[in-house]
Amino acid sequence: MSTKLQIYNTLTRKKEEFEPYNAPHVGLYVCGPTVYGDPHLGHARPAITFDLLFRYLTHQGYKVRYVRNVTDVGHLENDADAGDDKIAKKARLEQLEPMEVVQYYTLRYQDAMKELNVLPPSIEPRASGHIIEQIEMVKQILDNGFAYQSNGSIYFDVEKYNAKHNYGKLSGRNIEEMISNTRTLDGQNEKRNGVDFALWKKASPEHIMRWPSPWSDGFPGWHLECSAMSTKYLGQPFDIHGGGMDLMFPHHECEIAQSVAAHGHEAVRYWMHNNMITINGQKMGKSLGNFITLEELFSGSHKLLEQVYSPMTIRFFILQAQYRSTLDFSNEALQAAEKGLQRLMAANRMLDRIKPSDSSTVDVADLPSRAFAALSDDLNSPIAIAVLFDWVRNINSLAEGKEKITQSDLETLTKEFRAIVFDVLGIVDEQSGGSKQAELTGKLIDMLLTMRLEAKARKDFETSDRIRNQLTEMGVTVRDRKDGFDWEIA
RNA sequence: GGUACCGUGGCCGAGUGGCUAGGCAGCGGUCUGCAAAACCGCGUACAGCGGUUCGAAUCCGCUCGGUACCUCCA
Repeated sequence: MSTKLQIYNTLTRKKEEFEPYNAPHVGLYVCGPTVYGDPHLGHARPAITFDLLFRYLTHQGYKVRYVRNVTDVGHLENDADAGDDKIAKKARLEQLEPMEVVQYYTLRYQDAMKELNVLPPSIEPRASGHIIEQIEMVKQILDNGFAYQSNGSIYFDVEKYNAKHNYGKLSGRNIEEMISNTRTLDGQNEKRNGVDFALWKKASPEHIMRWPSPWSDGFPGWHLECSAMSTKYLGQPFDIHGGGMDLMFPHHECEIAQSVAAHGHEAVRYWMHNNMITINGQKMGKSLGNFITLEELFSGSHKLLEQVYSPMTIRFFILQAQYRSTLDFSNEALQAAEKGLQRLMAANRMLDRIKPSDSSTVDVADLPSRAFAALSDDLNSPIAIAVLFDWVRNINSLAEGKEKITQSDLETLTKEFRAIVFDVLGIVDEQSGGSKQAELTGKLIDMLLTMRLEAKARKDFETSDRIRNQLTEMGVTVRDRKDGFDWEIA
């Protein structure tokens, strides 16, 4: 499967063939969470999108270094706050150390990602652990004349930068217009211009998250961490920078400007942006009352949710849309995804029941060739899944003997099907636990159902129904089959 | 207001000039002691109007509707 990967590059607004800068190595940087609250639905989309990319590239034989940061300092709430950052604010509110809050939510995030079967990145650096690197970068930008000091804080001089370079090229913004629009409004704060952004902020006296720097005790501006850490771990330039579309402006725009101002050239070769998630057609937001955390989803505890949705249902649902499309969450859509996933998993188990023949009536090469062709086209996972469902039908026909397959083709099919479903799409069969307990439970259920089968054989339907009914009460769905039985823990 | 993007069958969601995905729901059938499940089969839809073309969901224009970003956001 050596179809070349095509990536939609936000910078050029078109699909481009992906050529690593230093093959077979690939550098991938993705904006991670700001750890000041519980992980929510919005965090799941980029995590899963770029997990798919990571898995796909790895599967294709690339050596990928995947860096996904944790933002644990310096997220300015807004200009009015001038010096308060989100994390410090929350910390005072709850009477906790900032790092305690950060630790708590970082673990919450990582746990949720694990549930979604998102692989841990190669490096998960924290902004707070890279203050020195960020200070160094501020110095470089100052030395190159693209920043100025104001009352202990350092700001990036967007107007000056834009005179030589193009600020706004990523998001398609006309910065001259923005400058003329904002200039009149300003004058009340330290910035020369409203569009300037902070590289270093002086901490106000009550501000508890602070580090010494040549300019003041303070903290780095938000955009700086990604520039500093991507450079540190991936070098310059590096291949792919990903994140949510909402980060395109100003965050990623600022990253580009910082790189050029500090190093004289851009750092990123391909920019990828996943689209947003909507809920019942509306953007998810705290003020709209439709803000759903991942835990609420997994436990079904949010008032908009009719039932529990398992992590794999969420993952599968997200993969059923292409990452650049908006994706609308609704009970109906999630339930459809849940059913579809169950069918896919059932087919996977069915693979083990297929009896080989001496010839094949199906072309097993079709599955990987079409599925990987889809994925190589800017990660078109919905098409890849459609191909899988074509093969679900084939697998069922094979299991019923309507189609035939040789032993060697069957092995290929099983291997390819599972590679795509489990390794690349990152699906997990939630039925097949894995723990000793789950294994034992499975064996016990098998035993009971075997006894039921024996009861049925001697037409002792009272016993057979009793076993089935009691299992049903315990939440085990029993299905009779021609060749025995099948069950599922609901 | 500026800048992008989108509008596909009951729902979700691919498809970017002819070959008309896929899932869920629905309908029909098979299987079955009963039940459930499962499995098989079935759907010519592309906001509206106009244009280009032999031919458009796909290109162009207009109209209507929606979303996102422009402030922290994934």
